Amino acid sequence: MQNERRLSVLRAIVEDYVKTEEPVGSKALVERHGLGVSPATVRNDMAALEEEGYITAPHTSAGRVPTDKGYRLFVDRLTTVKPMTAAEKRAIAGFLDGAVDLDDVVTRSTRLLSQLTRQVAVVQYPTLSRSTVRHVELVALAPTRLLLVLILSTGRVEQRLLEVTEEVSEETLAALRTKINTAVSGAVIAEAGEALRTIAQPADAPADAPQDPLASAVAEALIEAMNDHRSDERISIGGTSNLARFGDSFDTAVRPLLEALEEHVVLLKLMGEATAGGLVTVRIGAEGPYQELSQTSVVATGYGPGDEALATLGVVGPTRMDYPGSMAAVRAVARYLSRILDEA
Amino acid sequence: MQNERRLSVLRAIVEDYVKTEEPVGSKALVERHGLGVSPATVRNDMAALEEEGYITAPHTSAGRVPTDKGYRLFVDRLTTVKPMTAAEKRAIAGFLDGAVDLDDVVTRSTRLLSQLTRQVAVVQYPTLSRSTVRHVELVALAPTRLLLVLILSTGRVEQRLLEVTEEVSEETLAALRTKINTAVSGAVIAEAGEALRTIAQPADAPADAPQDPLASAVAEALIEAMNDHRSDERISIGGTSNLARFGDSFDTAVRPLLEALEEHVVLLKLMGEATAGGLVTVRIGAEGPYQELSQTSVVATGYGPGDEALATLGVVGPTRMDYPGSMAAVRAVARYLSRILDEA
DNA sequence: ATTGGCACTCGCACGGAATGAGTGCCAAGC
DNA sequence: GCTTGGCACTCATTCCGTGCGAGTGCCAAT
Repeated sequence: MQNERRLSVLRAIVEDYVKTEEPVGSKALVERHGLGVSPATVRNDMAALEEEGYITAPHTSAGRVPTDKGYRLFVDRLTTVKPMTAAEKRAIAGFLDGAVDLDDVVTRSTRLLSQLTRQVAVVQYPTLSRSTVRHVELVALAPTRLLLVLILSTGRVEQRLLEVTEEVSEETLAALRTKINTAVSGAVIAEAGEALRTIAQPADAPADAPQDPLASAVAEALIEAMNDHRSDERISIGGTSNLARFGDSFDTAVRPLLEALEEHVVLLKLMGEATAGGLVTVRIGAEGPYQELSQTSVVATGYGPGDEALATLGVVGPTRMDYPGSMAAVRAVARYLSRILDEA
Repeated sequence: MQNERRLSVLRAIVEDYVKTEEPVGSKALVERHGLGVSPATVRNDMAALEEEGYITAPHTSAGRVPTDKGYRLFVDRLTTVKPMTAAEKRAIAGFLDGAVDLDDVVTRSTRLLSQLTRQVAVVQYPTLSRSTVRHVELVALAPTRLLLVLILSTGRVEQRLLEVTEEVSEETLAALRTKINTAVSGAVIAEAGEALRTIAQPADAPADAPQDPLASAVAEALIEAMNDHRSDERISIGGTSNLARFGDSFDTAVRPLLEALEEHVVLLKLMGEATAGGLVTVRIGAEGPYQELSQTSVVATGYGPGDEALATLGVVGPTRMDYPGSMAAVRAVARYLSRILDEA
């Protein structure tokens, strides 16, 4: 048995189906693709493929449609990620280079990705957890009201308002600012918390020493800001209007997806763990954790400075999507995005 | 002619149609609403209303549907905005009070509004232009790289990265920081620019004096940040999945709307000028500036501290929407939001 | 193993008839 | 002069029944 040809047939079916959105029959297949065999032969192969669960016929007298398993095989073994053309690369670079700050970078990436793939694009903001503290700024907005600004290595800026009970002099504040910055500058988030606690209650002080209320309040707020996982969930979404091309199956496919897009927690879970090193994850239909989304696939990858995956980015769309194209686009955007974060 | 009753009939038609999403006939009308007259009478009224363009029949043997003009009359004259119930008020307050910063307030408002109205909610971030400068912070990230942080009275924080050609000492920076803050603290954006320019090139200095390159670069960047209208366009969108209830007319209604939601500029224009003082604007179908959106209506209002409309917020949905409910919700959320900004 | 031939299966598009909600109009009633 | 019951009429929608054709599965031949 020519296993080789069977795979070609599967590949051809996937490609045709993605393009035409219609079940593909044996005759059309041999015409469109240059398989040098007759329809009958292809039919035999198709029967075998169906037997093994890679394709299925929506009804007796229709062509075949790939199953999730079929897409899976296609993605795993039949795909050579086509690199972006030079023109596309230039477009990406030009599009992202104009960004003025982190927010803008993320927004532009989202838009870019959705345009490249004509799918819904999702870009997670760089996560706090592994980033390092670059600077902490304390600003007295009013005598008893402080603004804490936390600047991280990713360029992210977190802010917190803090009411204190007693008035704070500018000198006290300056001293505290210096102390804090000395302690936490350059530290990764996780360790910074430790250092902050020490400031609030120095280890060498007698255990019953009066705690410095200002320092501990500030430390508390900063630690909270660092641990605030709410901000880990910040996400940018774009290209929703591409869902319009779903056309059929509005209720079973589009609605659940729109709902998922609103639930950022769900969405993040859907995107999965960020993978580093240019690896692109593909999750096909029911492979995902939500059965309502059994008709949608996710193509995602991690990104971040220095090959470290700080956050995830990808596209979400129908299982019937252009996987090679999406994978290439996702990889390319992640790459440029990482490079930009490197520079920053 | 009982003009009074005719209006009741129109009101009844609108209410029924909004609820059932189906053309409403004379018989159903008299049954559902307690009009004390016979279907035949109602039919006469309907004929008159159709003559005047308030309602229309999709086809001969169907019921009537309100026209844009009909909705307009309904909104203008037949609506008494029902106040929120105490429970709803508590829910709103509870929902918004937990917010930690401006971003969070806006996000929560969006979600709240979309849940209350079951429509797509749009909330614009408070605009820069009328707000005042609270504080400017300069941080040296590296010897030749500065981070400028601009803190505004609305709680908004703008940041800019700035590369300078010469190394900057901590003292120089501190001096500049003090000078800038003295000059611009409390100033409204428009005036702050003037003050900054003076710092870069003092008026009392000889005209040919060497300009301070650091000061002028910083001033330049700050002015740019203040004038940056890109940030005026920041918008939060929520409740897109409510579009699923559009059901029919996907291509003519949902797709254009999804596209508009991606184009923030378009969206802002659609929302229109922010109206102050609790006034809610209703824009029905083709009244808006985009003909693709002839099937969508906008219910919006301005909000901001102290009855000053800094930004817009509202809902977008099908012309066939619950106007009284939406108006009440929009007004209530705007009110709470303004109050929160007042406090901050 | 491949191929041409052939009978068979169904989904779908098309057409006509039945259905029924809703209308417009008219003549009678209050 | 409104209002109302009656009645004929319209027309979108639904339901069948039919024919068509794409596509299949199997078989015998190569």
